Amino acid sequence: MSRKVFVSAKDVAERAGVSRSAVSRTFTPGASVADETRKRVVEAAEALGYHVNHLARGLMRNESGLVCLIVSEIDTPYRANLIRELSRQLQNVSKIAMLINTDRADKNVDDALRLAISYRADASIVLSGMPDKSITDLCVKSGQRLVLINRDEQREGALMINLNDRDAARRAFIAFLRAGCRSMAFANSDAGTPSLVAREQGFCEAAREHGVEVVIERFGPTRYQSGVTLAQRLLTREKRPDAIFCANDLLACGVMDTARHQFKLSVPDDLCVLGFDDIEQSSWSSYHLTTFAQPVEKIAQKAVSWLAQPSLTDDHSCKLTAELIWRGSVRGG
Amino acid sequence: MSRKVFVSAKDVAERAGVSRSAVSRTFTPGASVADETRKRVVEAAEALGYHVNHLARGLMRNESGLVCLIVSEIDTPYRANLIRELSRQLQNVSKIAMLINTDRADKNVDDALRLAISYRADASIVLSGMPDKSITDLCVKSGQRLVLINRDEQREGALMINLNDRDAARRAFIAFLRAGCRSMAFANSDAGTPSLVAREQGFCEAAREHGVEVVIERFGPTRYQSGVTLAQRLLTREKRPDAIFCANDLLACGVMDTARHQFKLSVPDDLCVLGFDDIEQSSWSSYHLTTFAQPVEKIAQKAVSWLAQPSLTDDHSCKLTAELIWRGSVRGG
DNA sequence: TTGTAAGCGTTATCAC
DNA sequence: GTGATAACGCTTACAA
Repeated sequence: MSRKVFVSAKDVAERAGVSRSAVSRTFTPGASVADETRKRVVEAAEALGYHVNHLARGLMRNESGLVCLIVSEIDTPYRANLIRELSRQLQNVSKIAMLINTDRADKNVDDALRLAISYRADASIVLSGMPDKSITDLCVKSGQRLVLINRDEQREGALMINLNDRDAARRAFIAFLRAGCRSMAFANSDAGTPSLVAREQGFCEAAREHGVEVVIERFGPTRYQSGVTLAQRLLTREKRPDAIFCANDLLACGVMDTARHQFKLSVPDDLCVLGFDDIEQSSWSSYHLTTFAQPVEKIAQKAVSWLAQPSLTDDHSCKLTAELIWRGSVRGG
Repeated sequence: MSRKVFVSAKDVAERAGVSRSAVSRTFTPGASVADETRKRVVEAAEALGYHVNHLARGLMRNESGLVCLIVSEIDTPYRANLIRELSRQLQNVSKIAMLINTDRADKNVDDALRLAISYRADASIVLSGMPDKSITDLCVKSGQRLVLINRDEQREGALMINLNDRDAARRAFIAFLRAGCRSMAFANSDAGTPSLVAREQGFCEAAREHGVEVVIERFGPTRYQSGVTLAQRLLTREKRPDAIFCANDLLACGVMDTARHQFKLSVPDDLCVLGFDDIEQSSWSSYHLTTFAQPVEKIAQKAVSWLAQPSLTDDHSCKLTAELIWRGSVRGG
C-alpha cells in the first residue's frame, strides 16, 4: 500500500520556484505575500493537487479544527436532527465534526473523550451519557472546550445547555386538565436520563399540587416499541387513563398507534396524548401529535458560538425553553 | 485562550526518568519495552493525563485514522441509520468518522473531498451527491481510499457499493400484478439520484414488458411532504391508480397518510403501496408498509472491511440485494 | 516581501 | 531494551 503520495508544500515551492514559507503564507489568510508570488504558488499548487496538511497545521497552531460529537442512538429522529444542525453550523465556523458513537455502553463516553483529547479536538459536545468528572476535568485542563447538552449535571468549565423540562411538564399537566382529563398517566422509558427524569418529576409535581393522582409506567429504551408496551400496560389497567404524557415523541407514537389500532380508542376523544421533542413524524397526519419542540437550531447555535469564541465568558450555563406545539392529540388548545 | 496545555511525551519521559522513545514505544502496540520501564511510563502518563497526539502520529505514520463521511440530509431515517452503522463499524477497526454535511449544494461534495484530503483522511465514504472525476482521481492518486454508496457512476480505483434497484423494482411490479392491480403509478421525488432513477426505470421497464401502462409523477425532495403532494396529484387523476410504487419509504408514508386521511381510501383494499429502504417507521402499525430493505449493516461491513484491508484487491464493485419485506400495504404476499 | 531556521509531538532507524 | 537523531509537513520569528 503506497501511501506517501500526498503532495507537500515543498513540492509546490520547488515547482513555483519560491521558498516553502512563501507557499505557507499563500495559504494563510491575512499573510503578506506579493500578488505575483501568490499567483505562481496557486498555479503550482493546482497543477500538483496540493492541499494544506491540516494535521501538521494543527500541530503547529495547537488548533486542530476538529470538534468531537459524542452521541449514542444516532438514528433516533431528534438526535439525527441535532447532529445535522451541529455539523452544519460547525462547518460555518470552519470546524469539522468527528462523530463518536457510544451505543455500546455509557463507559464509552469516557473513552470517547479520551479519543477527543488524542485527536486534540478543539472541543467536545456530549449528547449522550455522562462523562466522569475526572475526565471532564482533564479536558478542561487540556484547554479543550466542553459542551454538555441536556446532561443536567454540573461540570466545572463546561458549557451546559439545558431545557426547562420541568416547566414544560407542568404545562403538559395543565393542558390535560383543561382538556377535561382526570385520569392521567406518565409513560417513560427506563433510560433514566436527566431530561426524562425531569419531565416525569415536573408532571407528577404539578399533579400533586392539584391533588390529582398520576400513574407512572416505565419500560425499555426510549423508542417506539417501548411506547407500544407502555400503552398495553396502561390501557389494560382497571381504571383506564384518559391522558398520557409521554417522555418523548417516539414513545408517544407507539402509544398512539397502540391505543388506536389495538384498543380501538380515538385520540383525542377517548385519550389525550402529549409528547416531547417535536420530531418530524409528530407532524405526519397519522399522528398530529401535540408536543414540546426542542429548539434544535438554537441549541446548536449556543453550542457552536460558545466553542468558537476566542475567550471564554463567565456564564457557562444556558437554559432554553421548549415551546408547546398544538396539534390534534389533545382536546382544546 | 491558553491552549498549549496538552501534556507531551517529553513531559512523561522526564517524570518517568526515561527517554522520549521509551514513552513512544510504550504506547506502540507490539514494540519491545521492558516491563519495569513500561510500568514507570504508564504511571507517569496517568499521573500527568498524557494521551498520544494522534495528529503528530498521523503525520509520521502517514495514516490519520480519520475516515470522512460525506452526506446530506443526515436526519433522514435511512441515512441516519447508515451513519450509525458506519460509525460503529469504523470504531471497531480503530478508525474514526469525520462527518461532512453537504446539505447546501452538490458542489459541496467536491469541497468535502478536498477537506478530506486536507485532513489526510485514510478514506472517504460518499453517501450523497456525485463528486467530479478530477477530484476523485486526486483522492485515489493521493492514496486515499474512496467508497461510493449507491452512486452508480464508475470511478477508477474506488469501491462502488450498489443495490439491485432495477431488479427490485421489477419485483415490485410483479407483486402489484399478483395483487390484482391494473392501474399503476410510480411516485418519485425530483432529486434524480442514480438509485431513484434506477427504481423508476426498472418498474416502468417491467410494466412495458407486460403491456401495462404506468403513470409517473415526480415532485420535490425525497421526503414525506413530497409524498403528500404526489398522492394528491395521483389520486385526483381521472383514472385513479390502484397501486403506487414509491421511490422510498418516506414518500410512501406521505402517500399512505394522504390516501387514507384525505381521500378516505383503504390500504391495501383500495390502494396498494410499496416503498423502499425499510426505515423504522415502515414497521409502525400506522403504516405496516411492504417495502424493500436496504441491507444497511452489510453495506457498512463491505465499506469498512474494504477500506481497512492493507492491500487492495482487484474487484472494486459490489452489488447487494434489497430484500422484499412483506407487510400489510400490498394485498396477497 | 522574502528566505532561513527553529520548533510542534510523533515515530523509525540505528548504534549501543 | 534503550537512547540519540532524523524525519514528517507545517507555521512563524527573525533577518535580509
